[in-house]
Amino acid sequence: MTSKPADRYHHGDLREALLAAGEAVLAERGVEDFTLRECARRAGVSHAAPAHHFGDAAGFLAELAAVGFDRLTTAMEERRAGAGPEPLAQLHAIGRGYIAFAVRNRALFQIMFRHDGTGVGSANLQRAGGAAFGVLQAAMARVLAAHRPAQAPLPSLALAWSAVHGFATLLIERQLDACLGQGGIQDLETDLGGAMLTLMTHALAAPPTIPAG
Amino acid sequence: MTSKPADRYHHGDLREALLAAGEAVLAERGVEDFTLRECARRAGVSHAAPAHHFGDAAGFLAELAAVGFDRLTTAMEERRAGAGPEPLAQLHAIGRGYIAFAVRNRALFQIMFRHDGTGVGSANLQRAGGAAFGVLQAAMARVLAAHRPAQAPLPSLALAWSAVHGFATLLIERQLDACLGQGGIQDLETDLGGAMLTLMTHALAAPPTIPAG
DNA sequence: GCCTCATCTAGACGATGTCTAGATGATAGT
DNA sequence: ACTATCATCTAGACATCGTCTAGATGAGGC
Repeated sequence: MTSKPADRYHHGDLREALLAAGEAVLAERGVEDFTLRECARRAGVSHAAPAHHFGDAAGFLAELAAVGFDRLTTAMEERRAGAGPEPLAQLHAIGRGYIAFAVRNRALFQIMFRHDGTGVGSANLQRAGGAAFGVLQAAMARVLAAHRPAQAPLPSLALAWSAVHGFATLLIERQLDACLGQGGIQDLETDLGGAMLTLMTHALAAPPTIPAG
Repeated sequence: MTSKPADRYHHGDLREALLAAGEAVLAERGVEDFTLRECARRAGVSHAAPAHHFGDAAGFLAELAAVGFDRLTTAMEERRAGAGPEPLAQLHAIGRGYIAFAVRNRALFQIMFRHDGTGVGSANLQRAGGAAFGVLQAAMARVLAAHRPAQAPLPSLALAWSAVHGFATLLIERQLDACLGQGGIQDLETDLGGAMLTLMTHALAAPPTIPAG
């Protein structure tokens, strides 16, 4: 897939080629069977070549995660742009984009939200993750400004993000198979995901009083 | 930690000893650095011993996940029992138990919801997972019976489970650090998690109409 | 045209998961 | 009590992995 420019000693654009190979390996083999050496093989370079560009495996995965966050940001923005002016509808659309991205990029989605343990990951990952978060945050700000200007944004943001992220996670980990129709994961456009999102967006526009806690 | 009974050739209860060792390794080293050989080392047996009891690494992790689900079920039931008779309060308490379990058993929680790819995992894992799901399902059934008897259970269940699971996941993956107070992950009893759960439980008792979709 | 240095290769090392053959001993049948 | 069976566990080998080191290559600045 990734073009290997003849057999020159210097690749020319090895970094990008490795990222592309990494994404392919991730999609085909999954996170468990992801391998640095396989990525190098696909890019047509030696097994130690990735180390020079990404340090180690964790650094490589961090850059792949950053690519994933950039894609997620784009996907969410596209859905939002096509959802009309109503803030609640835009938030709903963003949720759909988030879930659809997770389903279509399972392994990539998995590494995106995997905390390193070793610090905070690369600066690029932080930038990309922050940008994706910003889309959600801005959409929520518009919803609250239009429907509940007195509501503190953080709990609403936590609920929306958690619900969407949790649904996406449970979906790709096959935990919702028993709850889904026979269509399975594929027909997300009309099924459980939509109903869940509707219930959630409703919650954010309803009064915050609660019977008991 | 796990008692190694002298140096008898037959361990006597190697299966349980390996599970205990596995849980310890998981807690200390995390999922990434989890190793079959290290578990065998801690149990005082040869590196190939686990294979006879669990088949391969995936089988071992599946049994560990089953242990985790049993613990989660217990934790949720305990919280529910101490939350009084109101269904909504019980659901809220179950959510607290779910999140607290994830925080206190990060690595174990991570493998519990990791889909194998190779089939459905062990029968024991399916049993334990089903039992944990049953706690949530029953609590939701009581909430709907008391507050919204006409509401279809699946969307509400999906929202509640997704929100709780998503919040727990984002929390242990350090994605909510920017949203949390200076107390960080530890003070869950009064902070963002509680506010999010309140908003969620409220949504499940409110009318299901929604302005726009 | 030369020199510097980023880029990439080749090989080695320790560690891991899994396979195989064989050692051990608990247990059941007689 | 004796023995055979078979689950249990050991020891070693093998392919593969991530990472380290030394060295080869050649693009670009002077």
